[in-house]
Amino acid sequence: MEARELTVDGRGPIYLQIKRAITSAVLAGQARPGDRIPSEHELMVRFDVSRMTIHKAISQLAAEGLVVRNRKAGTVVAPRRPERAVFEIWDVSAEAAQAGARYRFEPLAQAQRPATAEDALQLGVSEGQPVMWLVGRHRCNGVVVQLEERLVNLKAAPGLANVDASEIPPGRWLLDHVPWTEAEHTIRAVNASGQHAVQLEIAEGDAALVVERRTWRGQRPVTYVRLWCPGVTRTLVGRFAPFGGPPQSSDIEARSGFPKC
Amino acid sequence: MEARELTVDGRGPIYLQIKRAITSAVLAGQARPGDRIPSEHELMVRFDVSRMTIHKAISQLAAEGLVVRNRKAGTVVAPRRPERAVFEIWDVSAEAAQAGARYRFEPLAQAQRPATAEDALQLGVSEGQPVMWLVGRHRCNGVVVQLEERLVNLKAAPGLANVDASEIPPGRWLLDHVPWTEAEHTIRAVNASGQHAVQLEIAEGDAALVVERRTWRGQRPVTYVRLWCPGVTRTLVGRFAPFGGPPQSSDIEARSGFPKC
DNA sequence: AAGTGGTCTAGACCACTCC
DNA sequence: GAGTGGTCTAGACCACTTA
Repeated sequence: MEARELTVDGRGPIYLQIKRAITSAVLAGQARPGDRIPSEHELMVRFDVSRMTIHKAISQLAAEGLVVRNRKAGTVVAPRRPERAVFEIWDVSAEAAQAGARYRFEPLAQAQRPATAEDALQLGVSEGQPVMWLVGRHRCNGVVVQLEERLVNLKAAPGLANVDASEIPPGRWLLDHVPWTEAEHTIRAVNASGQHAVQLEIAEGDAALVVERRTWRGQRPVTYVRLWCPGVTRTLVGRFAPFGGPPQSSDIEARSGFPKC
Repeated sequence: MEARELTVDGRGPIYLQIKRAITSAVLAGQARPGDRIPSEHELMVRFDVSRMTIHKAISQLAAEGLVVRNRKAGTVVAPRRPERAVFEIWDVSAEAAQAGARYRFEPLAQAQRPATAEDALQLGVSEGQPVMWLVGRHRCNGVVVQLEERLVNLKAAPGLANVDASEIPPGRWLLDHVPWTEAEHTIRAVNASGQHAVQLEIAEGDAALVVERRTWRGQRPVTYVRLWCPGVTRTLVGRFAPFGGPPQSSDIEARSGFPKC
């Protein structure tokens, strides 16, 4: 790509104009992955701005993944990312509120106990540590949209023992009171069986999405939660551009389907 | 938060030290959502650096979502994001290659035709436009890990008509030859039935994840693809921090389970 | 009106890396 | 050694928002 091929539109800050000019040249196919972008000096002369301004534009493009920068070798268009899908699964009560749906959290079971061997494995604490175990259902317009099975490390969230789950869903309380620093998720499709099918109010064997989430605060496990979503009533949608960071909430036009919303 | 409470560690560029100092203060709970961060002027005095350096640190934190900046009101800690799960589903051949698994793409059917009413609806083109329809299977170590049903707008990807699908998977070819500017995805759990169960080599009724992906280049639809993943053999895993942009590939420790990998 | 952040300049020195 | 990007300075002017 030659510096003289780039044109700016005069709208907004000059560094954003330069970012746009380079981005559109790449997306139009004028520069393919591996092609060189003009050096900061060339762009500085081309647009008659200071080097700091050029640097700001190009280093932001590098942070967004459109280009790769190397000393001496210069800046090149980044290799195309593998085609990918990104999904976000949000707090269901927040989604419902945004969709204007009637929402209710229904506590089903709760117990405070020393961690069993299975608890310890799932949550990542030592056996015998105090944990809270909770099961609840999220309903939206009367229909079950999510079943939640949760273990909480009471050492990391001592205040939870005094919270009334029928008033504040435990997920909401944790979010407000215990900042997490790391999370791990897995998602899979399963055939709902036995009690899970009953609690989800679907037929035995019906497909369900299961999301497992573990969160930590520093080294300390905070919570382990298994979220069951009936396959038929819940669809996750994401819409986004290939460059420019994570999907913003504004990019996500319809995050999930709710019954009769 | 007071500027004097912040300390830097002397390692690396000063703007990164300042970013770290503020980030760890927030994650340690010393500043809660809505709390004010010292102004650029205060930080400039505190660390004895120029305002540009402070600005770089804080504006990057704002871009990452840790803080929110407002003129006059100053910079405050951002409201906690809803607890969320982010998943990325990557090109399956790239995943397999990285996992060191034996990978094969198996074309099952292919046709070039004018778009039917259903094609037109799914792909977003007018009825009668030339499209390519493809079905294929991705195998990893002999096991079906993904079934792919794809429609391609030949107006957007004319070269595809001459590609041998048994040599290059069409998804791979598109990625290399047609840059996309926008994508939309949906994910859901279904019970596999009839031909889909047969092609996935699973039992009728078994749960499967279905990912639908539409991509555009500008206003023009490029491809519509439905990816079927057997629920039992594929699990998606993501691990990441609440701040700092999208999950990087390095954050994702095990992106999916492959048989015998 | 005053405080704050947003942008920009015209330099500077340094580190890395290819030739 | 020369080219490149990474960082940093000490100013400046402007735009926006709240008090």
